[in-house]
Amino acid sequence: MSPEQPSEPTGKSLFSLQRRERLMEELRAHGAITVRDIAAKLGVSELTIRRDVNILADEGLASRVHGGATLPSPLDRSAAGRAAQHSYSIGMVVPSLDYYWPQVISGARAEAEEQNLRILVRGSAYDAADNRRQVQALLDTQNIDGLIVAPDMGGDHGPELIRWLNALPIPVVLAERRAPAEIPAHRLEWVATDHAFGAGMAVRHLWQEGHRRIGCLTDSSSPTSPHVVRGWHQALAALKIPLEGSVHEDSAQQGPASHGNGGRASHFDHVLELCTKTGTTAMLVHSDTQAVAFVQHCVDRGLSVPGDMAIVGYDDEVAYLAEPAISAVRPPKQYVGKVAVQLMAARLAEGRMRPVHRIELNPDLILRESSIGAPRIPAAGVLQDSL
Amino acid sequence: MSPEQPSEPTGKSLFSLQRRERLMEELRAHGAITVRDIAAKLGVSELTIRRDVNILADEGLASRVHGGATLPSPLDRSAAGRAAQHSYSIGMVVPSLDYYWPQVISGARAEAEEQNLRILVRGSAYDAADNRRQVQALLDTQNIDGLIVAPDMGGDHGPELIRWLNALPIPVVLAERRAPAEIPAHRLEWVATDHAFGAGMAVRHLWQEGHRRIGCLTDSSSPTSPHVVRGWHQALAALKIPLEGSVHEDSAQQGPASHGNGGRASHFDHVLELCTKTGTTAMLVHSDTQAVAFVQHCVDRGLSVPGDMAIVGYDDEVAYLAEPAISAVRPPKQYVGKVAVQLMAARLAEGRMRPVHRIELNPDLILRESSIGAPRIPAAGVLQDSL
DNA sequence: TCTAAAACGATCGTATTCGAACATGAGGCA
DNA sequence: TGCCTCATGTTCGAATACGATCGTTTTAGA
Repeated sequence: MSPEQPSEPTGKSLFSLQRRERLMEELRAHGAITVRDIAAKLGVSELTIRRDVNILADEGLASRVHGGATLPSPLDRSAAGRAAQHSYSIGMVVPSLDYYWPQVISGARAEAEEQNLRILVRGSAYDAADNRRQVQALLDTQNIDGLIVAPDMGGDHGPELIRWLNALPIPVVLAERRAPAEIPAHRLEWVATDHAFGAGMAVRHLWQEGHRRIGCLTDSSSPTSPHVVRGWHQALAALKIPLEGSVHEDSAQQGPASHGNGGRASHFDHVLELCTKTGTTAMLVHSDTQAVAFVQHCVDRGLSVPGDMAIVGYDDEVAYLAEPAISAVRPPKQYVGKVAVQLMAARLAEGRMRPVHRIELNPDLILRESSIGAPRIPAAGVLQDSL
Repeated sequence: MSPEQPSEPTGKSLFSLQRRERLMEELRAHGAITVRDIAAKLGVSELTIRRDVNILADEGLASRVHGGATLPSPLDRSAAGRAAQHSYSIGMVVPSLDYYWPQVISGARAEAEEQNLRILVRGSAYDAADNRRQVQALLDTQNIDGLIVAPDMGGDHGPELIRWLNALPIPVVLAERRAPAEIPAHRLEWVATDHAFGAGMAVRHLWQEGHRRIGCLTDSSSPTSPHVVRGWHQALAALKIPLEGSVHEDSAQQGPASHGNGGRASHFDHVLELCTKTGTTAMLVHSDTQAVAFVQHCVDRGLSVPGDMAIVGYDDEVAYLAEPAISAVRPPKQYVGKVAVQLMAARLAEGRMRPVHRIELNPDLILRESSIGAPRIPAAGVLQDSL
């Protein structure tokens, strides 16, 4: 990648530290150097280079060989006991400090401790401009070696923000976000929960419980929502449930502020009406907070859960608090943080030779009362492979 | 990923340490080496290789045999009292032992050594039934704690095989394969190269070089091919190149056996004709073997490469051998094996609580002569973010 | 079992590289 | 200014890497 610097023997002499830095550069670029070439290229004596090589070898940064040096090799038996890795600082910018993200941060911190890294967390708004401000602040004031961030991808500034992150001089790992394929963000790595898979798992579970009409209630103001809907669609298709006639409602379109709780109640009534009309007996509800409210609403309206309406919540923050307790898809939040830090640590250790990793983690389905034990159709091995 | 070309007898001489590393690489890839072959490949005397083999054998990294060396075998009684028994054994079933997969195996073996695991490799045919036979053989005769496999996903038996793998009592990691979303293989993990991304990278590069009509020549008999085509489609869409009028030919449909080389030549002529008709000045050619043949064909027909026809190969096994040398997308084969073993090791260590990981690795684009320096349109910063 | 071919390794020779000892020169500090 | 320290260069004997030769050992095939 680095366009070969035309050798500069005439240039002013480098300090020894710069020279060694230069050696490491050549090493990383070519895997090996010869004393003779480097001495000629830098315009110093071979002995000097040899001394440098010795120093680098002592620090474990290179392996000495007759005639030059190579990148440290496991075959180098003079390998000094490792450790003494100098520690890095990682910045982390997340869109919320009290919902969802605390567990991600906790997982990241645990792994960071293991890897002997320092993590600096900053909260941000769900907004590209503020994301950028917060990242910039970290870059300016702290000495960050890497960045873990969950940026806002929507709006006009989303793509621009992605490009900007991709062009940062330090490695960047997205958490719970993916760069869209049409933006060639070839340096960005990410770790994200496969929400579509989670939604599909929920739908298949409901199918196994005997439900043949499975609706979906989402909140499009959340970045997770589109993936849940996609998974719901895919699962319906795989189970051959026609999309038309399947209830799909979005509570964010109801104008959250304007109606207050009254608005929500009337929306829920609207949803229940649609369910009755279409024969829908089970719902996947995004954000378990909303699922709790929906279960409450069903009970208030005299519907039995899961008898008349089976419910699975997407996300598992408060689902267990409802009465009855709600089955829920639980994203592996701790692991999202943990794997993000692992990615970053590996990237910092291995440098550019390491290929870009993009990781999806599958969520778990936690079964509770709201979805089991009230089958419409005996589910006797109809779909043995579904779950 | 070794920066050296797979084999380049003409290359500058390696240091002894690098040579030994090469030996280990070949050993891990093929299980055994002969002194003669390696000496020829590296351009040193056989005696030197023997000395290297002795050193490796002394360190317990290889077993000496008459004529060459093998991976350390328990039958080798010269083994100095090895400590640290292998904690787990991992079976690995790959569809080829001489194309593409040796490097994957090499990466896997290297990581396994690090993690103190044992790997048992079996070759298989590109065929679901044989995949299953080989896996079954491993399960029956060896004591396998985990399985890394690259199954054939096509045909009638593909889905069935996936379900069967998903239901195995040991953890399974797919290499270079993904289970389709409609099969709920909720336990399968995988690591695969994002070939679509690689193809997109190639197309963007050609666009940056000034080409405005970019065709695609694939071989649908390879499991990689659909992903390459998908990436080509996506990139065309992102660059607003209309799909109709873009050359897309498949060499597998030509009946490989029936025509022989004559058939291939006439197919290439057909492709070139289409290119002329559509104004296509650049081609992405899947399998670099085919790319080499195609370049040769272009030169034979009096076309200058890259002057009249720019070419990027997909895959980088032999691309550097062509004249002119071919730019190629290089999948991170070593890392595919390495990461597969990492996944397996983590799974075996952490058990079921660990969420299912699904990892994509991005390939590299290696620029050589066949695609650079002959722009049709000055590419003055038209697309600053494209690559 | 025997035999020819191949592989092996001990020994030596040569080209190259290494590093200890000493020399030089550029700053830093009293 | 003089002295000290550190980085670097020069010289030269020692060490190393590698190849050639050739007698010995192993292997494969009849």
